[in-house]
Amino acid sequence: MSGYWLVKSEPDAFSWAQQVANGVEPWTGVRNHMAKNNLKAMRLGDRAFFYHSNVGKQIVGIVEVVREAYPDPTAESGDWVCVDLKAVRPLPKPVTLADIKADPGLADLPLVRQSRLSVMPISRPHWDKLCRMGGWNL
DNA sequence: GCCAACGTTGGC
DNA sequence: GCCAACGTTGGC
Repeated sequence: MSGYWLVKSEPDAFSWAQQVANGVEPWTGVRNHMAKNNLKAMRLGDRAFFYHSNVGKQIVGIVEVVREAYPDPTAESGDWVCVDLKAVRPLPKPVTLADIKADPGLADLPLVRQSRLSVMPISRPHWDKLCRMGGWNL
């Protein structure tokens, strides 16, 4: 059984376009314990939505976990981890935060409830729903 | 161990 | 640019 996630990035710092250009990218810089625990729970082949925070505020693409958690080279302390993510494909139609908030069925998404969490799990039903909102017929 | 001060994230 | 949420730091 595979897992589903959502990861956030400010496009000014690291964008979906850069993710696509790079292919595989280490997801570094997470400095929050809850987010770290989520990174450690990711398994090879898990999928994640790539969300642009601040600028855009929308889910723009899907990435796949191609390397499970290992020490984050950008952390001096060695207490933090990162994973490697590979661009899979863009959403035909980005799903905006406004779209998500307008849907009562998505009110309990961590994206809505814990706006500051940068790595969060997504349930299978929510994943499917968001994919449909993104333009895929499942 | 409590809590006020402060810094950061992220939406608006 | 402002502010709410919330994690972290530091004094006691």
